[in-house]
Amino acid sequence: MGSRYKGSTEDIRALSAFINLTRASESLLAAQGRRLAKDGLTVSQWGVLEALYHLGPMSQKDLGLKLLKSGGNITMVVNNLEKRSLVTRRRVKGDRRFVEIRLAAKGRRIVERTLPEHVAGIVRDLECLGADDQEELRRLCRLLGTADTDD
Amino acid sequence: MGSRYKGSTEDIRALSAFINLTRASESLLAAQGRRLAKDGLTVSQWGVLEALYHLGPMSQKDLGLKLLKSGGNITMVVNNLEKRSLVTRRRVKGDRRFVEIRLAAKGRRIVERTLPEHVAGIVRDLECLGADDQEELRRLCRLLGTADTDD
DNA sequence: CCATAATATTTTAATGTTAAACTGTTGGGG
DNA sequence: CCCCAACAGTTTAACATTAAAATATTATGG
Repeated sequence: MGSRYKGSTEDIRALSAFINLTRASESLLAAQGRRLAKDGLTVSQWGVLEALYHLGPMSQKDLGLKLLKSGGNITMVVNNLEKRSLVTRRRVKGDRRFVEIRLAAKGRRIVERTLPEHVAGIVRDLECLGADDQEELRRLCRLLGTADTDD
Repeated sequence: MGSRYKGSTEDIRALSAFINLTRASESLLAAQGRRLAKDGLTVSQWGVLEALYHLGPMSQKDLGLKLLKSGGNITMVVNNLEKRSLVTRRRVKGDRRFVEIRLAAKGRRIVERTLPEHVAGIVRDLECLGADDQEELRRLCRLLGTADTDD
């Protein structure tokens, strides 16, 4: 909603919060994307690699739940990672409907090499807020998220 | 960044704020997308229609600046709106490099018919925060946005 | 045991998104 | 006046994203 909407005070308040929230999110994601691009990765690819690194091998279904993405999307992102030998696919023995995705050695090396700098980038981007404001921002955003709000 | 990252307190604080911010934004945008889909529109298409409605005709360049999107992207979104006769394209007389995009009658009718319900949807989504928290959220997000933070 | 519902993944069609290359158009300096 | 920087827009290639249809596998009720 643009800045010129004529509505009640309540409308303006909610729309302003909405606009600034989405802009801030896009701004931070764009910055992360620029940093990841230097390592030849997209934000989505990084999300998959990082989930596998911290949580271990899992099915595409679980990746979709973790990253809040559709099944078809996970198939596509994993395809691109698999082409570059960053992850491996394997049909699960017990239940052949599932595919287990696992970090390949090359993928693990990339995560371990680049994780510190990507964390540092996010810390830097949020530095313009003090510690208290960061925690306040987290509190407010958690109230908005319907999905499991992670940590 | 996932929930299991082991880092300093500062790292955890920034990563938690980042994750919850992007999740909240995705959640709100997804909700708006579902409402818009009932009118056969996407979030991007709505952004263009709404900008033209509130600010009047403008070039694709200006649309891109307003919506923070690339030129190629604006070309695509405007193409899809033009196909459905919701906007019109016209080369500017004085400087033929520019294309002026204008709301067509059909596009204007859609905006006027659906704007109230889409505003109401956002107000409803943000209702779980009180007025003070909405303004606090806006304040914090404005500190993060590098771009012009609109209203 | 078997038909069928449920589940996980893949595919398809449509849209969005960017960067980079390309096409016109304009304006300015030599 | 003309060449060329700069600029607006389009195109292309690659990736992302979803819903919906299609495939393959498993679980379940009769």
